[in-house]
Amino acid sequence: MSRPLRADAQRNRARVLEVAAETFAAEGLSVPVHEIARRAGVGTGTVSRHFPTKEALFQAVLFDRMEQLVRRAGELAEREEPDEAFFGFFAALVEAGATNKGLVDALAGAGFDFVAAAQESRYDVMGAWSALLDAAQRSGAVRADTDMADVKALLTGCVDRERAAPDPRARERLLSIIRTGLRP
Amino acid sequence: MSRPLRADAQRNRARVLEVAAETFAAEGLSVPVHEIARRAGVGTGTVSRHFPTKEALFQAVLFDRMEQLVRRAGELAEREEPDEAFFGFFAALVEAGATNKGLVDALAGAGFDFVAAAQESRYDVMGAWSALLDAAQRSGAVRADTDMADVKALLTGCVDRERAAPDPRARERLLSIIRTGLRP
DNA sequence: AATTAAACGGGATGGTCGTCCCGATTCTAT
DNA sequence: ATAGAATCGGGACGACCATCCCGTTTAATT
Repeated sequence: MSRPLRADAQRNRARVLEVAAETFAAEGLSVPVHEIARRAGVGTGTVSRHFPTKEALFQAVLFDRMEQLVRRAGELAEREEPDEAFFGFFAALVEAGATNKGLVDALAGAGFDFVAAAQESRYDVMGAWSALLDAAQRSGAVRADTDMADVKALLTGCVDRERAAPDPRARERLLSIIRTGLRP
Repeated sequence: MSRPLRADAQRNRARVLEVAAETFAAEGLSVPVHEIARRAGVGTGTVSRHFPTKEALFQAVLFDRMEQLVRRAGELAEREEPDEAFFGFFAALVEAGATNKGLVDALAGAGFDFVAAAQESRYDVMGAWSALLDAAQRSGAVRADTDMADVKALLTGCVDRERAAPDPRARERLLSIIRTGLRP
């Protein structure tokens, strides 16, 4: 065990994390680390001390968001009917993807291999969603011959659509197309 | 008008173009120009003389493929029923995307702005497809309240799916989901 | 065969970015 | 208040890559 961080170090770490989250969400993984340091008002050394590599920084940001999503999936699973839970989470993921370019980049594999890192169940978004899909299929709300790969493909499309030109009505329409297509 | 290229220059140009097509298709836009030169067995100077920038090289490769696709759309339009023509072209685009990472990168906007360059009708893949969509909607095969953005989103998903793990049966299944969803 | 202009190769150049390092600074415990 | 250690800032370094340049080679023409 290491001693606690010094007060200023804690402040800086938190600030870097916050700025990194905003920046990755807005501009994706391609933003330079120097730029994040600049926006956070710290030197690049400070960033790289707290987060030895860019991947580590991104992972710290990403896992936070993924944890929230897994929690959301759990809530939906116990509060809603299987049909509502599954498609509700679908919509939540579209939302998350639309407002978080870093997440999309990671999903698209443009950068780091975040999938391997997400073994722990508390970060396993796709695992949680898979459970919702299972329940929806057992309840007869979704055709039985689909799998997560299909569903992920449809999600990818929606996210791209939403990023290109956010439009609530278009989103609803696309979701309704997908709901219809996935029904038995 | 300039005089014709010297014989060796013509050979080299053709060879570079061929190697670039293969390489971009297999590995996407991120492959270095030096690497393409190396594989073609020429110096980097030779590549950059024929194609002043990487974008120019990629565009030369890409437009070739796009022209083929537009021709294909035309054939489908006159030979098939509107329903078959539209979904047949959908399948052709999935196929093209699955075997051509460069095309996908370009569509995803990861690189150059190829859309602006594709004003000429002979390269306007989306325009040609849009005509097929129109016809399919008029014939009642596709619900009337969708547009190219929806359809493009669904395509994006299929292409990603196919690139991740090519599987003819999965492709069929996903296409059938989408067909069902798009019906009125 | 000799001439000359076109084309070639690949090293040089300039720019970007991630990571590391070190002298200067600031916090904390006494 | 002061020593000592933790932390900071931002420049240095190295890797990578697109583009340009120039001495050398080769094709076309007579």
